[in-house]
Amino acid sequence: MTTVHDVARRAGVSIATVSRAFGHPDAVAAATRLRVLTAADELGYTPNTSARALVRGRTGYLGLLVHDLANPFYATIVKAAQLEARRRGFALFCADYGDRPDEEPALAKEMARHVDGVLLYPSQPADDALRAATTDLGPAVLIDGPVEGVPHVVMSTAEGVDQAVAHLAALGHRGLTYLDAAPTTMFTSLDRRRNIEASCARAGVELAVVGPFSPGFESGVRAADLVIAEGSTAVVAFSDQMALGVVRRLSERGVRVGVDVSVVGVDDIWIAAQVTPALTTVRMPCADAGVTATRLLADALDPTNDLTTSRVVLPTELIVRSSTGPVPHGGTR
Amino acid sequence: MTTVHDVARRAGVSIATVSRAFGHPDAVAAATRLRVLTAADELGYTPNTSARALVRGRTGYLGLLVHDLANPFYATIVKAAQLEARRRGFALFCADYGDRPDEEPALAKEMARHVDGVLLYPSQPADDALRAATTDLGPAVLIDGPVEGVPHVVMSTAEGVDQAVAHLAALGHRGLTYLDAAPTTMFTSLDRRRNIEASCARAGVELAVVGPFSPGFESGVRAADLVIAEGSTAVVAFSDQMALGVVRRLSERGVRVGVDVSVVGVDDIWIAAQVTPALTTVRMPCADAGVTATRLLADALDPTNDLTTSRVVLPTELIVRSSTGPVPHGGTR
DNA sequence: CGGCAGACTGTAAGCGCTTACAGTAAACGT
DNA sequence: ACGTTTACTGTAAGCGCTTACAGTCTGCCG
Repeated sequence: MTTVHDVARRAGVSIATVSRAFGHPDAVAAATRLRVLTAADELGYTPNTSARALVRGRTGYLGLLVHDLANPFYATIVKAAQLEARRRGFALFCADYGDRPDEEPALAKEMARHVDGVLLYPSQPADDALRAATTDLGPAVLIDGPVEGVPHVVMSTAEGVDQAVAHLAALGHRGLTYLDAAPTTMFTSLDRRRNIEASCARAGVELAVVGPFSPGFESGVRAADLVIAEGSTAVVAFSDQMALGVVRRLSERGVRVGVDVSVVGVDDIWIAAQVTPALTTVRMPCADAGVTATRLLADALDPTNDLTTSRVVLPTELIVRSSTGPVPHGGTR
Repeated sequence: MTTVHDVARRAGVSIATVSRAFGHPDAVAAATRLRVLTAADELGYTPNTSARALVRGRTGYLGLLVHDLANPFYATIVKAAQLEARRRGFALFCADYGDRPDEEPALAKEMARHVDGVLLYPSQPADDALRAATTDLGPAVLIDGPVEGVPHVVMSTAEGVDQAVAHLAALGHRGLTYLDAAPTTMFTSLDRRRNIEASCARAGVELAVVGPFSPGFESGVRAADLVIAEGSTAVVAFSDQMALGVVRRLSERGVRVGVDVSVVGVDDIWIAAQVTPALTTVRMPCADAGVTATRLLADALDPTNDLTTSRVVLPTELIVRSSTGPVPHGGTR
């Protein structure tokens, strides 16, 4: 391993100059800088990150902790965050707590030891416990965890859900069935349910809630039969995966999706646009959330600007495709 | 920030003892250890990772560089690698080079600066350039990059593809059309094509190759019409996404998938099992690859065991579902 | 009872880097 | 000509930690 000393010797300067040539290039004369950089290049020198971090008190690392790295929803956040972090001169640690949400605080704390700041997609609703947990985490930004006093970015399903309900109402649907997810696995389901209740009330649409389900495809398959039994003309599912399950089962049972029954999902996952009929869904700005959260964190870490704790709400949007259509004649709900 | 000094003072010991209480717990008397640990706990002390890394010469970090973090194929690798890394006491950096494969070497090198070892899913075929690039990366393990002299784990499509061809042959298909991907975007396509050629030759199945395509859904849609025009009875696609596109278009044009035409994909992505008809596909052991690669790297980093450069080949497997069936009467190919 | 092994603990020297401070030399103004 | 600014470079003091080495103390053997 080559060090500043090696480079200094070869370039005929002191180690301070070598350090400066890398850290504050215009604090050293152009000729000297060139000499140092050449020497460094020839020696294959690169500053030791640990040493630099030690003296600077900043690692240049960010951490990102989500529920499930393999889930496209989170993966999209991760990808975006990673890119934005790099753009801002940070490297990004990634981890997920998977099916062990109870380990989330410990994992977050462990992660916080290594980094300048943490991006956290919390497993639990935005309650006091979360607020408490984030305080001894150092700089942190929450995604979809609207905790007062902690900077956060939330993807607001309110708009999208409202648009969905309005869309269905405009198509003549007088009622809809909402397929709920269990708040234990998906804490955002609480908000979403409240959103849909409000939207339905506003639009004068009768709401039936079934569930809670786990947010997967199989749940949708199962729910479809309940929907048929209820005689619903419209379904809004917690996730696209559920919606896809509904579509699949409905089709199997001879119900024409988009004609006899309208189905709306949430997330706009890749396949939603590809199936037949293409799924009407609420698009979640995952990439935007990843970028924004990273930006917030980087800004909070930048000593030059001391802003108050910030809060960004990213709106969602309904993407209308073929799985929704006018209410059929004689439909009751 | 609390340091060893703070803890030492509070526990009434020297900083060396504090350090030992954390680093080599049984090198200090039980009573002392307890005193130190209690003091540390009360002070909320946790060893500074940069300082530790500096003196130890090891960061305890691993890096993982893939093509696209948001792609479920890579995301699965990432998730598995991340878990395994944690299990072995490492934290994992994640990054992708996305649509800029030319930046891969630079990114890898940058990443290597921060970590003890790098896991790399290369963008380019396993050629001399890659071998050269990996040499000045420090410890590295390649995934799907079978470079001699560098430890690597490859997911061998050979078995799966061979099983697929044998499966189709057993169903009476005398020929098949292979939907190829462009090697520029997917370097594994070279191998896969060679595999399928060999398998077809072995099984006495006539092979027609069309393409190259980009490996997405739309390509499959486009390819489907070519397949119909050729009068093929069987199709093997480079990826599930392509296969799904084929299925979609075939169905649209009234061709019954699994009856008139059999379709096989590769990857076994989540949706493959859910569509109708469920897709017969070659399952890729992504999670296993992630775990194995991490294990290889961790082992290579462990000074206690000095093994030679290792190579692990993970077999693939055909998952038969409903998109493949007996050749229809009167089929020519 | 002296001496020595064994079990702990403390002292101090760095790991490679950054940066405050001091020093030197050239350039400038008067 | 001289002080003073300006531009650069060097010296040295750590950042917080680990660890070789040296010390201290106890227990035990001869």
